[in-house]
Amino acid sequence: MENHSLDAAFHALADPTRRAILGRLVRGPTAVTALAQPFAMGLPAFLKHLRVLEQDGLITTEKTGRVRTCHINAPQLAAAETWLATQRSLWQASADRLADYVETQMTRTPDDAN
Amino acid sequence: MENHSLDAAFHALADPTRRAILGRLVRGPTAVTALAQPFAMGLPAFLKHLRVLEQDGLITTEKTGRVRTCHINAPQLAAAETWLATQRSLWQASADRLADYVETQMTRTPDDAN
DNA sequence: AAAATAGTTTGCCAAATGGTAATCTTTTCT
DNA sequence: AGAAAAGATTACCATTTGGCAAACTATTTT
Repeated sequence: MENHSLDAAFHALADPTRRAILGRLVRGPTAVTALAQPFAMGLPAFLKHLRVLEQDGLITTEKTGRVRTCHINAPQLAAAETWLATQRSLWQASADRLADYVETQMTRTPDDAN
Repeated sequence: MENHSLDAAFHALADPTRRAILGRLVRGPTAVTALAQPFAMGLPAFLKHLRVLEQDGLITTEKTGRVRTCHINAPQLAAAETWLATQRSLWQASADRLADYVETQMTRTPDDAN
C-alpha cells in the first residue's frame, strides 16, 4: 500500500519557500503577485513552487481575468499531520512497553539487579 | 526567523524510503542490516538515507562492536507535527471568520442579497 | 489605441539527490 | 589464523531541483 498523496504532500512541504507560501495562505486566499512579493526570487521560479504545491494537492488556484488566486487545501495538510501523529503514537506505545518491561525486571527479582 | 530544524525535519521526511525507515523504527531500535533488508537498494544508498535522517535529527545511532543500532528521535517528529497543526488551526480560524462574515452579511440586510 | 499590469512560456544552468559497483576496515565466529 | 559478517568509503552516473534572463499573451487602465 503506497500512499501517493502522502508522498506528494511531504514532497511539497520539503521546501522552505513552499512552507512559507502555505503560511501566508492560511490567512486567506491571495493573488500570485501579492503572494510572491516577500520572496527574493523572480516570478518564474516562484510560479514553479506554486505549480508544485498545486500538483501535490496542497493548494488550489483559479484565474479570473488576469489574476490568479490561490487557496490552501487543508485536507492534504491534515493527511501529513495525521501520518506524523500516528508515528509518534506508535513510538509512544512501544516506549511505554519498554518502560513497563524495565520496571518489571527491576521489581520482580530485585536481588538479581546487576 | 528561520527555523532550521524544521527545514531539516521536512527535508528528511520528503523521501518515502526515509519515512518507511521511521515507520519501522517506531517499533523499536534496529540494527542497520535488519533495517535495510526490506528495501530494494544496496547498502551504500541505504546508508545515505540513514545519514540524512541522523544529520537532520530524526534518528540517533550508536555503534557497539561491528553493529550500529538506530533509534527514532521523537521530538523532531513532533516539531514537524506541531508546524502542521499550527497551520491547520490558523486556517481554521480564518475559515471561521469568513463563515461569520458571510453569515453577518446575509442576516444583517437580507434585502440587499443579490 | 497605448501603456501598464499580471501572469506565462522557453531555454538554459549549477547543484543536489538517489542510485550503482567495487574496494576496504573492523569485529566476531570457528 | 582464517573466514564470515557488518558496515564504510570511494568514484561515478542520470535525473531532478531551484534558480535565472528574455520574450510572450492576455487583460485592465488611462
